[in-house]
Amino acid sequence: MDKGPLLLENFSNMKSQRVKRDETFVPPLEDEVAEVARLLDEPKNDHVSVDGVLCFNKENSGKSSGIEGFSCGLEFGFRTNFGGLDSYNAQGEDDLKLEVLDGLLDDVDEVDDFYAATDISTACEDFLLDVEFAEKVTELDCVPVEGSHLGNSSSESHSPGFSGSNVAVGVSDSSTAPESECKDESPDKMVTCELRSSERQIPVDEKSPCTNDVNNFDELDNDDNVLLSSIFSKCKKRVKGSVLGTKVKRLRKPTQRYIEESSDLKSGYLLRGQKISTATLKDKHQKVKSQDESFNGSSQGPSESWLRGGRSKKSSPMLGFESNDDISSSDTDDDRVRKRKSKVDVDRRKHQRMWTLSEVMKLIDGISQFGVGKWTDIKRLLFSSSAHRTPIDLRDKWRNLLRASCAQKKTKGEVEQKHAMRTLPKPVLCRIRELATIHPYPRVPNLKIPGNGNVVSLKQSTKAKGVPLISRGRNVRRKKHT
DNA sequence: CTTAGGG
DNA sequence: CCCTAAG
Repeated sequence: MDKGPLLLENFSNMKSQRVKRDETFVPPLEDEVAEVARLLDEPKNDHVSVDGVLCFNKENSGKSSGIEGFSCGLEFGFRTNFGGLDSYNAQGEDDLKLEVLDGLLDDVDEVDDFYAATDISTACEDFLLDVEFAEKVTELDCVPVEGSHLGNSSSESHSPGFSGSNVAVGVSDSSTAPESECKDESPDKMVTCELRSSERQIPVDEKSPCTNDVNNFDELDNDDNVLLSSIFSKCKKRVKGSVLGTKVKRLRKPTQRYIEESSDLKSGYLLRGQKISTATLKDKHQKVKSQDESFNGSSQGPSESWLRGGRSKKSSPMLGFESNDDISSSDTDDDRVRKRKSKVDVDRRKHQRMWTLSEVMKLIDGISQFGVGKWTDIKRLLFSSSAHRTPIDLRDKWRNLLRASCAQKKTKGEVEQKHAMRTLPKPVLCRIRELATIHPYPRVPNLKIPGNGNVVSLKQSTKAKGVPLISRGRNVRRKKHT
């Protein structure tokens, strides 16, 4: 019996969440609220629908309490809606479902539109499933004694509108769920809500009343507008489907996202602790790396990551660039996961994270410390905190840096180089060049010195340049013992 | 396993 | 970034 309130809470959360998300798309909400309020105050507007609803309730269920329940549901719907509009976490229940929490967290963490969108859809899915379940419960509650339940809970609840009754709540909420999916406008929303509440009130017998109601309503509603009817038909379909689903005893599917996130979170938290100990005790970075990555994957959210067995990366061509000059700082920046440019480069650069300046600095520092080629060492010491960035990545990045610096020096293909150099401040670039001269990366693109046409001599010159630097303290171990 | 090199 | 070959 306590399922009702729980569901209610979940629903309300869901709902507020949804509303909040919608907010991002449709900023002005106050008007909507006012609209809703007006609608509630003045029966004129929704007169038709309400009448129809009431009539149906009386006719089919023959219970006077139906009206009460209906009004309750209506009020509840409004309140929830308002609450959601006001502030989406104002209600702040403790016993949120994990997925709800996840959703919220995701919402906070990732302000990305795309992600939000996908999340919304998934949330809708979840919600629908929830609705199905709720409906089942509602039925059970409805069958025995409708009135008593309604009166009871509504009276005992501290805030009448909010905590409502089991039945009314389930009904109203379930009705509000698909409605917002169909449409966003409040008045229509409310109307639909009412209608569907009535629907759900009736169903002692499942299918026939539903369709009946719908059809009848359509007739009644014909003066309103086409849109509403279409919406309603959609909802009708949905209701039918869900009811059928309930009949088939379709339990609440875990939902892929749910599974992924929960598992990711679990593993993430477990692994975080593990990782620390492992990292300190053991230097075998391979394991640590994978764990780290999986952990980051959790914060990242759904989609890829652990799909790839060994190396799981994030996709995030990040536009913003960090101007952090601190070299030794362990990069907290790259822990941030960004998703953008949803579909276009997902195909190829599925997992890609822009190199931040601090990362580049660290890389350069590491190279100057350990020398070129000691990618694993650099990774271990300077990039141990960053899950991604395998030694290979470091090497690649260095290669790119070299190329960039070379390009810049050549002053050729100016647009490109500008684009490449845009992220590299002068000092960094100087350093890159310095390092580049110290230890020419294998198969250096020979662009080093523009005036020099001879590749070999170029290399020699760079080497020659490097020697004095070594004496200055630069580490060129690789060359020595290679 | 690590690195180099190419895609 | 990813994959592969070579030490």
